[in-house]
Amino acid sequence: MTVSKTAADAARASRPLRREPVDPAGDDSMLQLGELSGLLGYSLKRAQLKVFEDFLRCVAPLQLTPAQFSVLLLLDKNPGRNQTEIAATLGILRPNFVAMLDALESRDLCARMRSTNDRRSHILVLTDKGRAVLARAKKLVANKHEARLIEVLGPANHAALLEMLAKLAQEF
Amino acid sequence: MTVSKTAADAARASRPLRREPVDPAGDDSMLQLGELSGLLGYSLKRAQLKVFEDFLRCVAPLQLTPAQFSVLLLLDKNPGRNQTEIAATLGILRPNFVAMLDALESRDLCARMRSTNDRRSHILVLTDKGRAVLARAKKLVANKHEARLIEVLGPANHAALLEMLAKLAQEF
DNA sequence: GATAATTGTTATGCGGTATATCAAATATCG
DNA sequence: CGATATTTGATATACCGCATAACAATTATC
Repeated sequence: MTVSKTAADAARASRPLRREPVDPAGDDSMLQLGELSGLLGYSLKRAQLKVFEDFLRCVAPLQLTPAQFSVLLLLDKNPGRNQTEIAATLGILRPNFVAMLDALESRDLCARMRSTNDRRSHILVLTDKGRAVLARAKKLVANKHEARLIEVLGPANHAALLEMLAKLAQEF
Repeated sequence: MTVSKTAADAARASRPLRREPVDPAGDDSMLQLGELSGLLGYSLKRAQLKVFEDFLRCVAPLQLTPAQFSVLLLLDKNPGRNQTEIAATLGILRPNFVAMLDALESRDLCARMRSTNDRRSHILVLTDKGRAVLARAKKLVANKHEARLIEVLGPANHAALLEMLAKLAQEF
């Protein structure tokens, strides 16, 4: 037998030959996830759904979705911007942002003002009510939602998780 | 003045008074994300979209979505199961699983077989073609998709990320 | 054996996302 | 200047993911 090393051989050799985690196979009515539990995208999506669900619960008294909350946050931090700029920053397409703003404006949380410089664009502003709702939402999010996340993960892990997700969202 | 300590006082005191990260404020055309970058759900969703996008690109030659890939994986690991069981494990509602199976079956990747025990249920099986496609998909996912993730994050971080996401997906 | 529960299915609606298109306003360039 | 191109907000539309109600066939329960 020769000593030829194929790519597969090399890969196998370089791997620390870890034992398969054989998912705990509890109940026989519980299916085996197999390599699904190692798929980052799979866990990512499931975690995202859970986190959004908790967000909605925590901020339910104010009737704000995560997307709406992010719009209010952005308007507060970036006064004087128009629809195109806000939408683009959030990864929302302009056509889809129209109905979103309609909903917020109909609740008197923000307003569109025609720009004097460029009469095509609408300058977006938070109303007083919008600022008040945002302030209350921030407290609910911090004290109920994020607090629970930090509790479950631990502060250090929470920070590390945030950093990794930001890296993925950027340079991937 | 008394020495009463409110909950807010305690929280403020226990916090290591960290400096605000003042997002790098580069270009003046770039908007300030503000506390948005600290919102886990926000980064979670953006990262998830990027990861799914990369998955689709890597496995494009086989024309498989993440959801379809997860179904094939589950069928392979759990032979003899019916639609209800597979769908429930993946968090897919039975009505929505029907069209998904139709698509896979029309491509001859899997098949429904009437159970002899319970003639209501359909036992799901991978076809030979389904097994072949799954095998190729696994390689693409491991060598292109997950490999890139591990490269960007580093192996240790990748493992830590996976663990934290799994924890969130479970006990949250 | 009558009633209830389960399985797969269809129909349907809602929200998120994507593209094409339009009128008004502005920018560009000959 | 004036013709053309671009930008902005908006509408219409379509597709996908996700959710509920309802149904026929089959099986379970009592």
